[in-house]
Amino acid sequence: MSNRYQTEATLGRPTMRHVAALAGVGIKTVSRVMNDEPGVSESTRLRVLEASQQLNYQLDMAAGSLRRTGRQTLSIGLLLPSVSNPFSGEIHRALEDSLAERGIAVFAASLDDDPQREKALVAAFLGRRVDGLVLTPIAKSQAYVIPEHSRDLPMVFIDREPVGIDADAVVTDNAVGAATAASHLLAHGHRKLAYLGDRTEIQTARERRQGFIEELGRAGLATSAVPVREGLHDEESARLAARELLASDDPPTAIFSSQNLVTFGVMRALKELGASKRVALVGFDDFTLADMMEPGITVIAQHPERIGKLAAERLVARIDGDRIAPATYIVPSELIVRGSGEIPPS
Amino acid sequence: MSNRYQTEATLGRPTMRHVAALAGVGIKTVSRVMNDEPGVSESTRLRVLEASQQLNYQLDMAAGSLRRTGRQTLSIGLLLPSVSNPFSGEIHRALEDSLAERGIAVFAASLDDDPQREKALVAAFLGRRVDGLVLTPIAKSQAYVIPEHSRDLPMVFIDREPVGIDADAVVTDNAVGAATAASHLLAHGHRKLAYLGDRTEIQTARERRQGFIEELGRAGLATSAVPVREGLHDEESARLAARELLASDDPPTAIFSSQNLVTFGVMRALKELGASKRVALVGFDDFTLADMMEPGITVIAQHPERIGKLAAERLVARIDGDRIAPATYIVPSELIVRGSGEIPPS
DNA sequence: TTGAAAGCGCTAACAA
DNA sequence: TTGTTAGCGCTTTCAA
Repeated sequence: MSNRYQTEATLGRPTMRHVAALAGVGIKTVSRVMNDEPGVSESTRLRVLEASQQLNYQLDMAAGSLRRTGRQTLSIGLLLPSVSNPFSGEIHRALEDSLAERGIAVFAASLDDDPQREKALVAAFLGRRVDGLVLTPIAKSQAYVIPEHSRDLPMVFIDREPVGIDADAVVTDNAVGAATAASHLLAHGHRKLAYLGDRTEIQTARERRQGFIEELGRAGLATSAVPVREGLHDEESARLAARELLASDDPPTAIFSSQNLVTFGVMRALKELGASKRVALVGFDDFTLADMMEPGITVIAQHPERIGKLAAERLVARIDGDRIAPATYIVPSELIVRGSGEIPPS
Repeated sequence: MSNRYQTEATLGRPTMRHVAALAGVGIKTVSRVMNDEPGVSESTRLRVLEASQQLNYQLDMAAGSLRRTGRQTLSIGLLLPSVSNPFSGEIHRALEDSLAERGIAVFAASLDDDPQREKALVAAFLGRRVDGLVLTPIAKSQAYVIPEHSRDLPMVFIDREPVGIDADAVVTDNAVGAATAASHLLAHGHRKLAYLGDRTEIQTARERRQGFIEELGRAGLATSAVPVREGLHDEESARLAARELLASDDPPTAIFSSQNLVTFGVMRALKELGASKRVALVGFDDFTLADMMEPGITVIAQHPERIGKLAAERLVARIDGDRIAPATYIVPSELIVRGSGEIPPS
């Protein structure tokens, strides 16, 4: 009876059988205790607990979820542009905070603008049987996850809406935010405005450009005459584009930049030309030390922490069986006035 | 014979048995194909592959690792101060890049300076049977992981050395970096220097203070007379401490700040007092836009990407069975000259 | 309140 | 080259 289970000390990780043997109970009783299930007398419970502590026993979640109804692994996959990107970091953090309450752990991975990687990483997550997916889509289409989505794998897209699949999404009001930037600059008297933006393959970049340009049109400006410089994906290309623009015959008196790195490039160009206090600038995306610049940089701030929190809420709702129709949730951006956007036209 | 396995379409996820049934082969043959094992004829392999694609089959890694020798899950746990902290983000990214080559996925979680959380998160990782752990220690002692470490769970500590356990660590040369800051300021003629630092419970903060002060002592300064303000954990407390220091009877002509947020607070105080170009400043940790400040901020830069890469290398070596004695690996910091640290004493 | 037996999806060991 | 059987550590089911 007592040597049903291996009793001697093991080098490997102890299992429930080891604990059961040490406590002198059946394996199912150990399972009940470890999972806080009812139906165990207090004295038995204590004996099991003591044995498990003595052996430093740790429940194997993976083995458990293999048999458990629902088969949840209490882990999700998160796909970000890059875990080293501060915007992504904020989203990640907000998600983590919301999911930690449920004991859900997060696999995080970086896409690096590589559509191939997107599919490979999703496959890697699926192979690990995640309970849900939070994805920043980058590939042309997300139709490849339709099979999983149909099998009810919870899925929330963030930052950009997915293409080719009808699923939940949480995004910033890019066009509205960009239009706010435009009307802010217009209100300060500018009539010669320029747009500097990221690559046009990026949906959010297109939305921001469109929102900006359309607002100028609504104000009666000839939108075809608005200088638009796109395809800027790093600081240096933005710096060069801004310099070129500012050196032209009819330079803009105000610039709107669609993204952090572009904003940095423009700031650098303005500084080099000694024009920081003469040319107005509004950037999309807030950043650390924006208020410490000279002048402070006026921005359209996104709220990554709200995006992350909302995405977590939607995901958890789906995990809990919510079957309402997929929807896109919009997180408003916010104009933060700091000086650079309030410079009048020269 | 043909109805050994369930053949009809299933709503749930398909298993190897479904693929085997569809391809008309045994389950082990499917296993061989999915794992790229030899001993399968090309024609069989193709049939299996086709069946698996048709069913959208995905290997269940967790189930596999339950039985597989070595029982690896191809996932590791990463504990960071916060995933939203840019320094942590860089480390995370470097780790991810190194581990992705091996198909290892990363569970990331944030500590938030909470020693309780450290233990809980490690337990959560262990319950998910990670193949290794990369940890930023924050609790007073890491002796609680000794059982796992003894069972050969690979483990690398980063940023700070662990206490109460002899394990691999990858850290910055904090004292040397701080001493470099001191000698740099001394070389520029300063004799009245001040130290503003983080909470003394943090090992790295203590090392930086010690390195800085000792270097001043080596140069013949009365170290007991050097103003030291510690316990600064955010921008605001640092700003106030700096203001107070600069308003004293005998204000310092140079300041060394031990950490990013402290540096920001000092920068703010200097700006408020119009002293940015009069008082020298060297900060520990590099940050975005440091070169865009007026003057640019001279820093002792850490190399998070190197820390992450080295940690990944050590972890993978341990996973592959490396048994050499645990050691601490030091990543040198680097002085980056930008202007604020080269201001002469007034 | 307790536990024995079956089986989750897979791989190891071995047989054909 | 292929397949069968056992069993990884756990939860479910059901009986005691």
